[in-house]
Amino acid sequence: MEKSYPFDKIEPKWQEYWSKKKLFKADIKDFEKKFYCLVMFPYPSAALHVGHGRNYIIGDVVARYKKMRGFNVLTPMGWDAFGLPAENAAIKNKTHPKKYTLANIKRMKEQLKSWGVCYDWSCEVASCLADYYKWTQWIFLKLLEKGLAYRKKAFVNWCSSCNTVLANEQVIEGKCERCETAVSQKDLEQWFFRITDYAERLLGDLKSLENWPERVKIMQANWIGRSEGVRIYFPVVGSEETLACFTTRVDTIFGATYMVIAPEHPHLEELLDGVKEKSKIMVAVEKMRTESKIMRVQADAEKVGIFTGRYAINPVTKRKIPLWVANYVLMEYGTGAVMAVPAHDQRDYEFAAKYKLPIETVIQKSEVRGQRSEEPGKAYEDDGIMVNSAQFDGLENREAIGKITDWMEEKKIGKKATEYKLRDWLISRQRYWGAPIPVVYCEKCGIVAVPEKDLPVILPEDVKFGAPALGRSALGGKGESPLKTSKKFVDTKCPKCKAEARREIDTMDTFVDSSWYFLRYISAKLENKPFEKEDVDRWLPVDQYIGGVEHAILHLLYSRFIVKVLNEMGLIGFDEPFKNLFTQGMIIKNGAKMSKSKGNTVSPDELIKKFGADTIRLYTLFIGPPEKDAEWSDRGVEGAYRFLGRVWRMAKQTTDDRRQTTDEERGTVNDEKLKRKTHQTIKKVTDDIEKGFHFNTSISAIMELVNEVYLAEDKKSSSRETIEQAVKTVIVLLSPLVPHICEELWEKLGGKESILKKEWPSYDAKLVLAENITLPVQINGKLRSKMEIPRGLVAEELKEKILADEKIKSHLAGRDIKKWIVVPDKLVNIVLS
RNA sequence: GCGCGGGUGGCGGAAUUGGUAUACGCGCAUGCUUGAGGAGCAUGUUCCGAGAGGAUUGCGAGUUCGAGUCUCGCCCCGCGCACCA
Repeated sequence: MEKSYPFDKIEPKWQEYWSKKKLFKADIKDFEKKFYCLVMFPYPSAALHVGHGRNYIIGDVVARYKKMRGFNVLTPMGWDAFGLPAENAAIKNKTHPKKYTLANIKRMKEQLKSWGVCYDWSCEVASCLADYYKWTQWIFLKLLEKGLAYRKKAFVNWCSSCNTVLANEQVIEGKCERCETAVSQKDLEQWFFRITDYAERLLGDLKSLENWPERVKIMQANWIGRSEGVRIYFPVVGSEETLACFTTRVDTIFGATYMVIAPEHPHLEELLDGVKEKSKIMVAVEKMRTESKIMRVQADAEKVGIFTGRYAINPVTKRKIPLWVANYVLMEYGTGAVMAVPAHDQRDYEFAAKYKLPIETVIQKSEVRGQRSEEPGKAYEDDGIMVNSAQFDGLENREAIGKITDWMEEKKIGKKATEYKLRDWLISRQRYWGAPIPVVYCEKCGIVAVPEKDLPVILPEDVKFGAPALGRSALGGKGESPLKTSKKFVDTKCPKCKAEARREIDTMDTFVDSSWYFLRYISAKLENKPFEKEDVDRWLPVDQYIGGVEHAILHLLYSRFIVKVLNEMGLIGFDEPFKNLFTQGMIIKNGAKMSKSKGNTVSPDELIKKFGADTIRLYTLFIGPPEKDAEWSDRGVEGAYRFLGRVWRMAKQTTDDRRQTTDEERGTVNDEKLKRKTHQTIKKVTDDIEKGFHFNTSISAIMELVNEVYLAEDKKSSSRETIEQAVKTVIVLLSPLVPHICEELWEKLGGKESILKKEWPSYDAKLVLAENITLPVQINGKLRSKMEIPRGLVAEELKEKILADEKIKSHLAGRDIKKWIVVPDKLVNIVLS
């Protein structure tokens, strides 16, 4: 294809210019009009595709736009460089993860540059480098100091393929988020962060995040999953034990006909003491415990249970109710024990039906008193009137909740309680490529934190690592970290007593690395501290955070947590990291998310060679609303290219023809029209960017203006000055979106310095309004005529004019007018009787 | 199952508080230009109809002078959560 403009010459030229002139270097000390523009830092994988580009392009446009609005913009970039994929790739390619990662970083940097995406590289960070992870370890120590990092033995999610434990957040439908292997349960000693202590604040403060997408806030709220209810104590017959269970439906307590506990319940074994069949029961329980999560966690999974031989007492009916163990009860939520109300809970109903347990109705549909309210085969879960519930009979069940709660509290058989779905954050990983947990185990002193002065705990290089996923596990999948193979690393001295000791061999979840990087950017090169408090307090919260929705829960929740912890310790002065969040949609190709494994990626390198970076940028921004997913189309790219060619030719025409408009011509032109369009476009583009990054509609508005300029040129309907003004406006408005071509044209039109230094144009509000409007005239709601009338005509004049219209006259045909509906400057509707 | 988005031409998608539905782009068609191709330019392009005109925003009803937009019922698609007691 013939080039319609020399993008291959101008793009490298301006990329050099921006970097030489350090136009994106921010002055950290100048915070008067600061703007912290942050894109989620990437994982340095093999190569970027155009799907990744959307994120960086949007970030770059925002940074450029804010710069033109006079802000001191900080736009940093870094690398989320630890993690499993690098380790797996390194094993596969027989190289070291560090080498692999650094090579990828180098390559991705070049790609970003070729996109015309600019950053302040002076604050670059990479989480796998010791000068960064030193401070990740420091944050761990701070949490340890505060009791927010702790070690416990627990049933944890285990991925046998990745050979590591996973956080709850990394288990999707019972499968490993990464490799989709079914996750099993393993009883292991692990490190946790006490994020549950912050559940209430993490939930409550969502309200203050006004400029976060609603759906992200909802996702976080659901994840935290707060529910209010009552904790009820059930005595166990023939045992000292009292079993507590949590319910949100105390109103159904009189219908609790049996009780179920989780197979993992810590008191289960003691409860079974004295039960004849104990050993037989324990075999079944053991089976339930090791059952993979995927089998247990699905709503349609077969409910399996076993009777314990024990009975509990329903504290309100005083009746003996059988105690069962069942796979559908989760130890992680509530107390791990549930009062079962088969009449009003579908799960309990299914279980009761299967094992022939009694079902007792205690709530009935209000309007059909005395009738059985449940559908056959279904529990009645809706609201209604209380029955079979002693003194609470006849009450609305909603009302009864409060009354029963108060009554139980008074009688000390229950207590108000709030439960959360959120669980503590498991941060140990049995993998090599991560930040070592800075802890030492000493025979005498127990768990000892590595003193701050000894940080960083350097990740050793003489380690044998392998992934069982690739069939070459160095450790046979026993769940131990590869760091164990480095004797030099493991053997150490206890920092307290100097005796022989061994180091913690697990590394930290990479989400710990990414939960604070936005602080490090501010003080990237600082050696004695993770960040300068004074500076981060001035620059944060981040003014605009941009990234994919896939991080709606994990990364964003963890970052909020870490910031709240640091804030509470007085280390920073703010308690939310990101004031404004924008989540862009994915780029789809052939109906699927672009990914190397699916083989549907589109490489930017070739496209840039063929059409130039500006074309890719323009198309990426024009493809659709940025928050929605969009299908990539190669045809669309050509369209974007064609438009830029049109802009190029339009500007060239202007530079070629710089003569003054003659007086004679002046008499025949109507400058107002193009002037109006120019000002309307400025308003539209500005509003679109400000109110939600609607670049797609901004671009179409600019296209309209370009079409208008061509028309004006053709018909000679505008003066040279007005046309030149319109052309300049197009270039300025387009410059954040397609910076290379705009810089070049700006220079050609006489711009003395970078267009980035040009102020964003303002519009004349009067000119935004059209002088004449096409007024639709309806009769009885049907469009009958369109009339060209001056804007703002008073009602009487307007009616007169309309009645004089031939078309309207014929439609009226002398009939009576009942009513005039005049919407100023919009339309007129004549209602006939 | 629960929650959140959506459903508008052949396609991606526009439409302030209810006020000309289909902007802008892609594709397609015709013409000009060119040795041809490509590129460019011009015109047209929701559907039916030669035309006048009529129909049209997933389906059905309602409110209104007027509904893509509001209300009710239903259908379909995408996403998130999901045995959370």
